[in-house]
Amino acid sequence: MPNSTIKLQNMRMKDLIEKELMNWIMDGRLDKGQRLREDELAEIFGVSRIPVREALHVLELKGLVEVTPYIGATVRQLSSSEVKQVYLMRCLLEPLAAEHAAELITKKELNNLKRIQEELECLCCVEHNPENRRMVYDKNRDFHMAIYNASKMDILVNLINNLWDNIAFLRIRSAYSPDYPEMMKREHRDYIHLLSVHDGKTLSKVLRENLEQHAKFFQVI
Amino acid sequence: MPNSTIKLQNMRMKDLIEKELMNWIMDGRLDKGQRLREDELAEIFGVSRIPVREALHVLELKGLVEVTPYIGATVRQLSSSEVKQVYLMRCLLEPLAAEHAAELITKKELNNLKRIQEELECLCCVEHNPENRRMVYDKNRDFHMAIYNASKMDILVNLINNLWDNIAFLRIRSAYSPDYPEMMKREHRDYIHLLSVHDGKTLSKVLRENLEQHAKFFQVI
DNA sequence: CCGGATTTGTTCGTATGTATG
DNA sequence: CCATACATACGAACAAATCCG
Repeated sequence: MPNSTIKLQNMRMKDLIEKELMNWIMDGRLDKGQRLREDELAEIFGVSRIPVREALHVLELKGLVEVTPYIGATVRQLSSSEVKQVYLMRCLLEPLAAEHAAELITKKELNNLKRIQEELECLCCVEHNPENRRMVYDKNRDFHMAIYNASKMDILVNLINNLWDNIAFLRIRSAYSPDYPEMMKREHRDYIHLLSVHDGKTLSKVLRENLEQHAKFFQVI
Repeated sequence: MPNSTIKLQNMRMKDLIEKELMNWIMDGRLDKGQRLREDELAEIFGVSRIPVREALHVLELKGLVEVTPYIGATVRQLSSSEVKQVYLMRCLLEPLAAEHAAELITKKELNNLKRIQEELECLCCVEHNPENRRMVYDKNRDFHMAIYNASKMDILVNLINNLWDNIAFLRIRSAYSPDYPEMMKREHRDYIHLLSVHDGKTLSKVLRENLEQHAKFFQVI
């Protein structure tokens, strides 16, 4: 009898359900305002209501679900004003993490970053279709988080992750411009270069400028 | 039969327990590393484990409690490196909120702010003792949040609130320098003036400088 | 390496609050 | 305004995982 391929140690139903619901929200299977009933989800996942309930409450605190006591839970997606706020925060926080990362990044972390970038470029070579769009999103996110994690500022990185979660639905669904992959590739190679020469000041400046550009793009949608 | 003095509408046990535990952590009744067992707390509060459990999970996401699956929950207090991170984030985020607040603040909100400041100065008149230290903290926090709320940037304000929660234990317990009340009074009057003339740029600059000062103070402790 | 004690994770049943007729 | 329907909030018991001897 073979063992399970996936190590479920310390993985509670609650966590699995949370991740699954997040996927559903991100890829559009659940739309804004969609009602999330505990019973219904419990039946779908084949568990009782409690782990569903806990997952919903976690997602509420993360800003992806709105829970009203005794009424119920609905999918929450940020309004355009709220998305703007998230971008303003990202423009301040991500350059901060990147600046520290440039000081502290190790050879090993830099190599890991280069490996992620190679994988990302592979994904971008093939045509952009809905199937690999999610993979590009995930890999791009890995790339950015690999930079921020090098700052060793765990609290800050955790917060940045939350901000990304909040706008994930937007970034995965919105149409990429045709030159998006090329632009991303150029930006990322800049980041890698600036990190390798430990130029935190320039990195933080470039990153902020790029983020401001991206923010503008999402504002017109 | 008289009605309850406190309106408990939409106030779940979970929320009450969460607030109470936060108070315990803030005023030092619970120390770092203190074990928080669900059934023990359930007995203390006279409820079942479920609301206690949910409160603990909320506090985990807010950064005040550490929960390890199948092991348990302990009180978490930020290390000095983590406190530093929080101050770096506050130095970026609070000036941002304040700048927008200066543009958008209404006469009514400004009057409310002045009223809070009067109450705060009253509290500061009497000698600083442990009993009113907490009240001074709360009122000062009300003052700052009244400013940030005027920005109407709810996501940002919520995040700032979380940051304050994370370092509350430090600010309430640490010794005030004798001239702290006078310094705070001066700073606050500056803020009120700059808000009333809608000078967001200067406000954000002054606020950041003050925050950097405060950060230095807590770093030596 | 294994078994008991302990604590959390989950299930199911009941109570309570909300909204609609 | 009250009754009913519905979904969540809570309580008690069982199952699973961890730790220690």
